[in-house]
Amino acid sequence: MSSPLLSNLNAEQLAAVTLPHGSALILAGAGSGKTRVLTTRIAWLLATGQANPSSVLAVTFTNKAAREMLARLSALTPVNTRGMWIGTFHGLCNRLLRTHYRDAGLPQLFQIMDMQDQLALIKRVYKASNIDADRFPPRQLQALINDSKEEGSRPNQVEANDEFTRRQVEHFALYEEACRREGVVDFPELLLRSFELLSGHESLREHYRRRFSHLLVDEFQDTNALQYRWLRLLADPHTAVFAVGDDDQSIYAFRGANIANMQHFERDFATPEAPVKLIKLEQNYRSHGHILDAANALIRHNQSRLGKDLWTADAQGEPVRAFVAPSDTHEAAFIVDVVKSLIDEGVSPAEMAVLYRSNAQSRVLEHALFNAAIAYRVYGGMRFFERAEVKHALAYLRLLAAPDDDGAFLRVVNFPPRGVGARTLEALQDQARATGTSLWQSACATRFGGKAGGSLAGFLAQIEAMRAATAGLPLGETVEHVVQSSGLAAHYTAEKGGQERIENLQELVNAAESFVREADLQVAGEAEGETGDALSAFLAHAALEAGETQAAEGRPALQLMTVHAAKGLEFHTVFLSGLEEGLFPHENSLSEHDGVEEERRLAYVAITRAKRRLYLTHAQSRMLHGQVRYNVASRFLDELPRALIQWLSPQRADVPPAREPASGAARYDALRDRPGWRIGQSVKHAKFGLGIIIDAEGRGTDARVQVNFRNAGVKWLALEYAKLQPA
DNA sequence: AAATGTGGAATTTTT
DNA sequence: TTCCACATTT
Repeated sequence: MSSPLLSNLNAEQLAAVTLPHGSALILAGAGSGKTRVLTTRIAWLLATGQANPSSVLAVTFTNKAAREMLARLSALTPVNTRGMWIGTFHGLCNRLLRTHYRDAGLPQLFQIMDMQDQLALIKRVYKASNIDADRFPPRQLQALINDSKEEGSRPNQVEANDEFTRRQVEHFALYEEACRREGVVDFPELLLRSFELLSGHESLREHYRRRFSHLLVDEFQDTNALQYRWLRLLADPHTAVFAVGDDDQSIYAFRGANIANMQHFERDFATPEAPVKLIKLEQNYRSHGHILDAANALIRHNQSRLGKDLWTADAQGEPVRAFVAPSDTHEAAFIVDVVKSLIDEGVSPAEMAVLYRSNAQSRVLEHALFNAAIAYRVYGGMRFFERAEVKHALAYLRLLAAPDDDGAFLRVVNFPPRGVGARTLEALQDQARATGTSLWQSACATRFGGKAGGSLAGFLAQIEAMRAATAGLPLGETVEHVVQSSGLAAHYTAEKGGQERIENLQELVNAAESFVREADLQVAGEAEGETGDALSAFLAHAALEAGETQAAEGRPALQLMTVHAAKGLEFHTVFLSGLEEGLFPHENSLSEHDGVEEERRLAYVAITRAKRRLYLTHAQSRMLHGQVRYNVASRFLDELPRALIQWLSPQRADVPPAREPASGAARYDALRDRPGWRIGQSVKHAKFGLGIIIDAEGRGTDARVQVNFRNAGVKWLALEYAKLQPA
């Protein structure tokens, strides 16, 4: 078939797109046209009449990926994408639960809690049950709850082999009861509840199994145990499951992603008639050859992988550059210099990214960039819908939609301050606990005396007035009205520095308006219509899509982000900074199961972001937690073929540390009469291997040095006896 | 109810 | 060091 749909696909892509009915695992390397294959596959299924829009379900992890898929699909096919189930796991589950809320055992207007809301609820549960938060850290329970649910377990299914865990599981059960009472669900609950909905209702399950003849899964390597079971439940032997993923880019094990799902896929989704097809996409359309060579060489050091080598028909390109800096500030200065000269060469700063392993590393870089007057943008941090003022406004809206939401009630009952104090709330909470009702219902049912009681009554009246005033209003006007009548606008106007918050509240009104306007284009599960209630849909949207971290800069800006945040992106030039043992691979990963392999995949992701130029940098000393740390070069640098790397500095630069450690005088003193030895120096030991001197004491023949060995840890050695070699 | 102080922790993060 | 949560103060 020579339809324009299929033109310009390479042989493997074409094979994947046109696979006959049956399940398939597409091993799609970085930059191999994964999204193109996924969207073209859907378009091809529709064009050839093998599927109609309503029989396709495509699932992604992020809203961004879902939007991109929708956009590209609309460009490929004239079919209206509105009827299609394309969205995130959470978005699709939300859609399912809104449609079948009765069978799912949920109130019609159940609210979705984000992680903040969830933590707040846990703390409230603790307070109500007199649980000591010092002995049982709320965050720990939160982790247990989410991990358990993502494994598919309810409290009665969690294995508890010690007293502490048994108590935690009791707390988990209390939390579940609170969720039920308040009509709220957390993120993993969306998945677990819809899993239970389908597994517990055969007719529903059969309905959806018959309906979705094609399941397509993006970033399959990121699926967790429950998502995998969810897919298996939705698939019957006639369902074609098209899973696209890359085991080498699995970097989310810490949040439950399970690469083993890729290994099990062939076994679990094969049918007697059709074994699972496996197709590898290895041709890369992003990077020049040297960059791919480096990526391939690095990832080959991993044991557990399905195996794959990227190649390009494009040029070998520039060599990969590496640089050793004496300190983190020198490293930043180097990056600034290169960025400047590349800008002079005409590369847009927006096409360059500085990547790092952990957010803390951005500070030094930002400082250097700021002083050099280079525009930059840092990814990460507070998202739009997570801002306090936005959450306050949303809490008022939630009370309009679902007054039993105690979390929303408590957030705004006295914000802006209206004289409802702690005493009143204590009494109200006791009352609610005693009667087993929500705070809202309790407050309505009770007459509280005195001034405080009057304030509370005022609040109730205010909410009722809002509800009456906004009934029938378009969503945007509802939000506008709530922002004004809640007193939030006035409160922030009066507050010094509240201007930004006012702007964010205005932005919330805009967001509501565009949400309604673009309802047609909304990702499945968020659109109005199925729930029949725009406000409720908007609240779900706010919870499921936290929004951008930061408004885009006006002028093109250098991109700063963690390697995790860079996944899926590409840049003309990439600086991968902080390539040091302890940082990257991170020291914590050394003790984790398969931790270093995951770190290596992370480095692989970083390298494969670069299209044309790649700089790998390492600082010999770095300020961390208020202390100077000396680190040896990352093992990942050594795992790259030397011939591929162009060193821009003497590889083992014998440069004195740029910054004296605070209490360093004595330590330098210790080595004063031992020329050739100094703190921060790279050394080699016959047995312990490579390391770096981080401390010293004693004089002359008594001199001892403390060495941080790459593989053997930190040791004190006598200079006189340990046969240390400068390295 | 805001302002100030203290102690502890400090990979990675989407929904 | 720096940030945060939480407690105490004013």
